[in-house]
Amino acid sequence: MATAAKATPAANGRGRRGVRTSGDDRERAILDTAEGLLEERPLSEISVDDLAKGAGISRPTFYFYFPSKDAVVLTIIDRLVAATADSREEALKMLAAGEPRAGLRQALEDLYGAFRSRRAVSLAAAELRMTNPEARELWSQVMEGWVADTAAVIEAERARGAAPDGQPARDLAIALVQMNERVQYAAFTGESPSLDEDRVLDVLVDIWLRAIYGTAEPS
Amino acid sequence: MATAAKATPAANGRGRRGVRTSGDDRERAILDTAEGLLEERPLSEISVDDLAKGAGISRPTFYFYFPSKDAVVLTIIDRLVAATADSREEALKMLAAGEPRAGLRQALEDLYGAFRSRRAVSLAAAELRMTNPEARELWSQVMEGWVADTAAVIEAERARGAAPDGQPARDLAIALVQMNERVQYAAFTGESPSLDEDRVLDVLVDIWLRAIYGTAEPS
DNA sequence: AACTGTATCAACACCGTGTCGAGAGGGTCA
DNA sequence: TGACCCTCTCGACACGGTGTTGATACAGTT
Repeated sequence: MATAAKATPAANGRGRRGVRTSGDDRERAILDTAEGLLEERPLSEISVDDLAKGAGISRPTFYFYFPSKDAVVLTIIDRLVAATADSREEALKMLAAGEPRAGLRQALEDLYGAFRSRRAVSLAAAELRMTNPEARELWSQVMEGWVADTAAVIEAERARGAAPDGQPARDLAIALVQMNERVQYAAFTGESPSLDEDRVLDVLVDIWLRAIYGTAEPS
Repeated sequence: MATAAKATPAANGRGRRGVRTSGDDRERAILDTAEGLLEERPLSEISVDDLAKGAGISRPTFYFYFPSKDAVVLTIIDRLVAATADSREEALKMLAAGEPRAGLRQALEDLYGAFRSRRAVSLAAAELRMTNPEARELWSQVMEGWVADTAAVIEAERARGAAPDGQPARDLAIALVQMNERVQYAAFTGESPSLDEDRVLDVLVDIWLRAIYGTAEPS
């Protein structure tokens, strides 16, 4: 479920440059501090100084490890994204074989769960996307992944005659995936109106089934 | 289409306090400057000084007219919201009588058009929502309005036997309205993946119809 | 012992926000 | 006329955040 995020130890270009010495703990401390603080307040209310203090270093020293606050959060998001990529592939494979309703529910549940379990980070990603092009790009890739997979499933179901024709598969996929993003985001923040966290999946699954198969009880 | 936004001249609490003197032009100049700048860059890259300069005043003088940059944008959003509220009521009334597909399309089109025609302001609203509770609250009210109206329509269609039962009408309405918000936002920014601006309505209408009636061609 | 790279931080320059206090100019009323 | 008040204006300031610079300490080499 979370077996990625160790292929390239820390040479992802976001953190410090090469070499592998003690001060790795600092890097981790900064990352951990950031995740911790995000649990209690939005990214915009967290300063570089907060992160430095939390990691037990001074503000200038923070800049030795990361070029900015955004870079820290991007690193954290990277990991979440890597973890969800696993879920996605696995889940949609399961869908492809028989049982549309159960398969789809499982697929959406895995994704929902992945983000819900790191809710603070998910919300930070949404916040950062507003002001940071790199975050926008990263999120784009995530969305593109789901859309492509979803469109492929829709086309497969149409090809085997299980789903009727209609709007282009990719267009449908875009709207459905974006719906999920927004509905889940709203449920996480608890804004109003929003769906109860334990109603989210029921509602989304029904809409997906109807949008793809034309009925909530496909064969 | 845009006949509201003149009921309470300027006593909306956001701008300057009471009285009606010459310096109204300044207030308008600030508002106009803000709208203009929002056409070319995001809210986060516009400073109070930019607004002041644009309106031909100094930064401290700006604060005579508005308590903050956010307040300016909130005033602008207020007006957009008032304008769309008109559209919404009118459009959904039309839907209630016969012709689901045509009615729904008209309703969604009016809303889509209202925001598309003020795209810069719509995007600024989304941005401000991330950091400003007042903006969040205002947007909540907008969403709540659509959700309530949509849920009412769904219930009416179910009552007259035109739509099958399924998920609670309000839950369905929430998901659909939030889908629209997200899909439209993506189309406005042109992020990827996103729907082509002239494909948005086709796709959304189909999903709404299938979600509500279980078919893309209701009676 | 001199050298090199890692790690640290005080002090600084810079920018954006919001406030304070000192006016300038117009209207009004004694 | 002049005293008064209200609207409107802005220079100068205090503050808080960001990112950089330069000095320094410390740990291995060699």
